[in-house]
Amino acid sequence: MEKLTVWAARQPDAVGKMALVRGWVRTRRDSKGGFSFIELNDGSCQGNLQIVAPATLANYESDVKKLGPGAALTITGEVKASPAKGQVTEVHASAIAVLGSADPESYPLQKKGHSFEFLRTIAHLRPRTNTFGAITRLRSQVSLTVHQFFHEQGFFYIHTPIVTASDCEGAGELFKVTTLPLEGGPASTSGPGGGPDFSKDFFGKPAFLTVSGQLQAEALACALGRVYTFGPTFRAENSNTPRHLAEFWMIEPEMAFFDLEDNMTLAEAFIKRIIRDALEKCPEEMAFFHERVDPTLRPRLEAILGSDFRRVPYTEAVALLEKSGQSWEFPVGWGRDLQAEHERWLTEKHFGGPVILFDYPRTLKPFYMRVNEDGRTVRAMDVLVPGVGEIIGGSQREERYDVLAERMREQGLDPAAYGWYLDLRRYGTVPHSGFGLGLERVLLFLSGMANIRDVIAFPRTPGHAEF
RNA sequence: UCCCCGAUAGCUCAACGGUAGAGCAACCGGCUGUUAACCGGUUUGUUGUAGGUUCGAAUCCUACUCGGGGAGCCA
Repeated sequence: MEKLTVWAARQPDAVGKMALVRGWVRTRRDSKGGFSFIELNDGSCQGNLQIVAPATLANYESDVKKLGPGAALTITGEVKASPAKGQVTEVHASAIAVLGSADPESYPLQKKGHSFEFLRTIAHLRPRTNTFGAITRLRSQVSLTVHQFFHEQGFFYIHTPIVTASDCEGAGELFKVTTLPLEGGPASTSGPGGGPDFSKDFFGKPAFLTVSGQLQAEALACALGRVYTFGPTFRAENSNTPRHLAEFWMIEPEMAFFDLEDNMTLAEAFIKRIIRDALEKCPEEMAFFHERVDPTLRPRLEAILGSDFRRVPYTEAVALLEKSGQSWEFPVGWGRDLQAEHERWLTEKHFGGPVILFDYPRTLKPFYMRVNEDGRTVRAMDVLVPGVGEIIGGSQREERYDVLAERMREQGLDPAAYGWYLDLRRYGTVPHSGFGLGLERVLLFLSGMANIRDVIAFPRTPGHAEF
């Protein structure tokens, strides 16, 4: 007797084995020919295992005939080649035990499809659906690829803090972290101006959930060469869109001795590797997304694999937009930020493929991006892909102490508050670069799913921290 | 946060000023190596909440709540 996953029992070489399989019922079809068919899924793969349950089972009438979606079973039987189309193997059950029943009157998941909006209200049960099983397995594969890709390139996986006291990057609103009482306690009003007295707080100063591990990653890159973070990130921005989460997972590589061109080359190789691995390692999941979610998915991904990412300076992109003849909702002009409509036009209409825009006006970008020789632009880059828009943002970092301090002042920041960060430029400074990408954005792009709340198991968005 | 759209049976929707219906699910039965099985029958509602207009409101008006799309911010 061998314990087999559904995946293992579906393989042709499982035929002939006596097996023990466990899983949850997807559907049951009865045949008066003297048996029932049960579709069993245990999450190990996209497909179900067909169980043939003969009426001679002792509990056929009492248990098997009552099985509905969601019931958990243990089945012993022989794996045989299936005589019918639809599956290679099937298990002829000699015994079926119900581990946990699921009352069909109240179990919310049915055989038919459900809207994603409805499934979000039962996020604890939606992992049992085809779509969320596929997303979850794909998410796992992408995570594995991230680690493999960077390790093959000599990177070290580092862990930057979740709690940070540096309110520094202007990367959106931060969540406060405090042990001070919300009201009533003396420490909540005894600070300067009648506000909280943070000297009495846990960290002795205001603290927040991180919005990026970049600054700390720079410190480690300036010692270990190539590093990357991959962890949760928090934004308290009141963004209600299908592309934003309050808690998401971000991947941030940071490389010493990389200039912006090296950075672009790495970003392009990284994106392509993620696509290639998804297609090779998750073929059933990707086929499912192509068939059920987005019929343009496969050609779009394959086109990206086969293309060279166009590298276009911001200044040139603005000129293209200005003479495009399009009517824009938002104005186009040098010094203005590119809007989503502009980015989409560039990557989808004009170039028809991935585009890396770079050298943006210094006024549009944060203090840490390296100022170009022209003095007007900085070494920033955004990778745009069809269907999604911006998927990666990165830059070469400003390694010159004086320029960096000046840029801080220019943006209203006090260099004294960034002593440790400036130290990286004071002692042994080197050119370095990095970028960031959100895991959930990557999953949207890979799966063709439309809403970011459907590519993470338990999404956190404004007003929502259920489950 | 702003602009649109929506909320009716467990799910997806119809009824568009005259008193709520279909498909699916569920339940009962039939049939079949079936595979989103099929065929017949049965059950299911404070029409999101609170007000208002009206002889009469699911339907019109107001507010709120929730959901979706777009925008901003961004990853």
